[in-house]
Amino acid sequence: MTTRKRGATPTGSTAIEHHRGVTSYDVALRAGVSQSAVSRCFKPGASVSSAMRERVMKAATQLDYTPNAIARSLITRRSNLVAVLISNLTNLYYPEVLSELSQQFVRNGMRVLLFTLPHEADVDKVIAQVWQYQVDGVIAAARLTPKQVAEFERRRIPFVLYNRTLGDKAVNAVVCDQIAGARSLVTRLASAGHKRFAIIGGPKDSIVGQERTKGARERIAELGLREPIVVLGNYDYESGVRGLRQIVHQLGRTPDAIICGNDVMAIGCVDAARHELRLEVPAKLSVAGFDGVEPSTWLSYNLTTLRQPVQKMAQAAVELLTSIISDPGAAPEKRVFSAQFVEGGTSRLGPANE
Amino acid sequence: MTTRKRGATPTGSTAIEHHRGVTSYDVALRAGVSQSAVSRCFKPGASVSSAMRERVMKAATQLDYTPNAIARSLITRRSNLVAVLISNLTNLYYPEVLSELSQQFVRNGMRVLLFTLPHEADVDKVIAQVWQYQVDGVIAAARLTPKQVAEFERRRIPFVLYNRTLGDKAVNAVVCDQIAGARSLVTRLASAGHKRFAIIGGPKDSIVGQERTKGARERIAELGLREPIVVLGNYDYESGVRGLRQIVHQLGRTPDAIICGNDVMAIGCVDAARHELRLEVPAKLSVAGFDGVEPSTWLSYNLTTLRQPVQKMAQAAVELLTSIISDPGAAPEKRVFSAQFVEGGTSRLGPANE
DNA sequence: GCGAAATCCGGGAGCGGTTCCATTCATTTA
DNA sequence: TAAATGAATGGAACCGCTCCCGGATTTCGC
Repeated sequence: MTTRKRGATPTGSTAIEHHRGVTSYDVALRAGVSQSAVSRCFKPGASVSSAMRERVMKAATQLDYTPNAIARSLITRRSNLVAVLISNLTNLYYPEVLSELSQQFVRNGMRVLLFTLPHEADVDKVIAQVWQYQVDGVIAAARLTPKQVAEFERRRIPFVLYNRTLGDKAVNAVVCDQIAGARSLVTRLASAGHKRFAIIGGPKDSIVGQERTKGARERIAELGLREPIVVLGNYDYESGVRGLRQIVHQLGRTPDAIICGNDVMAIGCVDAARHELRLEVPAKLSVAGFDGVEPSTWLSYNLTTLRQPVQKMAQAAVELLTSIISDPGAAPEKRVFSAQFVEGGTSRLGPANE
Repeated sequence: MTTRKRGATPTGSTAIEHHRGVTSYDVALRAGVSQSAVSRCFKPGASVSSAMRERVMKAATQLDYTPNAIARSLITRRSNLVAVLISNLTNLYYPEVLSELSQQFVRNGMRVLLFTLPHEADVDKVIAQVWQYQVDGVIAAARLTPKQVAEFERRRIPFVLYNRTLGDKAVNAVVCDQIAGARSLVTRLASAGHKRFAIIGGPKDSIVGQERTKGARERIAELGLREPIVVLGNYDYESGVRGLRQIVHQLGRTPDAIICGNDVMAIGCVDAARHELRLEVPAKLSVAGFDGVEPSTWLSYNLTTLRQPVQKMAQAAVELLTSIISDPGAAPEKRVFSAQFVEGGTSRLGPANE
């Protein structure tokens, strides 16, 4: 449009102002001081007279000034942003983790940039975004390939793996001892007389799932029991339901105990047993899970499970990450937690001492 | 340190380099072009010769260059960041929402800055962070005071309310018609012969909860049924359990049907009925919830509920927000969805037609 | 009372990009 | 063939802030 037609009377409300945000310069102008003085006033511990601070703060509140974190981080090279990578939030366990992480980070003055990595989407492309936003650190609670993790190192971005490791490579990680947990579970079940075990494991690319299965198998073998049937699931309810069907089908009968790769599958398994197969749990079949998510405590289930200390682990992850950020030279550290055994009502158990 | 002591042989590996990220200037140097040319090459649709683009891209990949999104957003005044405010992720409904939102935003080239607002923490302080990071828009799926929402407007930050409104004030919002849902629920239950209703409502400051309760009460009154007992819960399992106890205690008997403010409370209510009171559900007591979260479909519950179209709503919220961002002058829009009735096994129901 | 130290403040150079503008050079048209 | 057109490129001014540095002012010791 080149010419204005009659009637186009420009009024304040008509004109779309670009609404430039108020800057430190505006505040300086109003307070009659230099821009750098304004900047100093917003920096804790700077050398500013109380008179100056007062004037500036007054002008700032009058103008509704808020420092621009983007501009700040450009020059300080600290964005106070951390990326949290999570595979899928529908896992029920991860929202708990995310919630804890988020709160802890906020408490430490950091902001969470959330990256969900859905079903094998183009992870690399998503991860590329992480660099672009100059995050100070990364918490990886998602399934990543070793190559992807190596990329963090190459870029020298502080990162902490949550619930996963890289073989025996030394990296910063917060984990829960899944193997020990799985072993103790088998021990308790075996001492109650269970002989035939079956396992509904996690998906192939889940490290946690592998370890849980591995620990259980090891202990079962040690005890001289028959090698368990193992079927794989996808950590969801349906996998538990289908897992039980498969096991019964393959075995031609029901096993004594089923160890599930997580609680949700265990819940599916219990439900399938009770409602599909009319099998009493735990009278005819014992079921146990992992994680200790909230629904596992519901009265209908009261699941036997190994509860992960989510809060402690999240806290450790945040602590670890912030310490690496402030001291990038430190040697990698792995913090190992142990799961807490929860004696639920879905399994007959032997005594606690091995 | 002014003088170098002997032995301080500076080698590449000894000196801790600040690891300045590689900048567009470095790329320009290597490619033998100007810095602005590099910038142009990374801007889609810019006027660049193919030879230039090739040279620059080669240098860029060699140096592992990634554009700095922080610097970019400083000058473009577009951060491509959206803030998502969520009250608590333990609600089970919200992780689903967040998951959808996150994926949708990523698909639209935006990044999610997550803000969890725990139990009445210092919300204002957290919200202040939203400005600082120059987010392009906000999705508010948290309990906010009208004053806090007004702050968004004053700052001219595009925002969309998720599942909440501001009375009759015109704001951008995506909601689900809770009142209609609650009414239809009562209708169906009443036509199956239920006379005495009770309600376990959401917390006082939950708008969704208020509407659900309101719709139910209205319809109950219209049908000339006795005014229902209403107790309030906190959207968690325990609230459902306690709610049932309270109702039975106050009423001196069990009601015919209990309408719960969300699924998790309904699940708690069902469990309490079955396991504490040994009451058959639905034979002796009908229970219904809201939301249609995943556990409501589990065989042990198979809950009667009003499922919210989370995916559609999230998609609408993202669409709405992006459209406001690109056209801030547009009139506020409210997109209303209706809940889908799920005939579960926790209630005896009448015919579908009113 | 005078010099030194301490304190406080303003000026200005960036941080790493985007984008306007002017310039250059190849191409088209009268 | 000269002028006009257009594409491609480099220069430079920013975006809003931090922080170093030097100057001005005050405080303090002796």
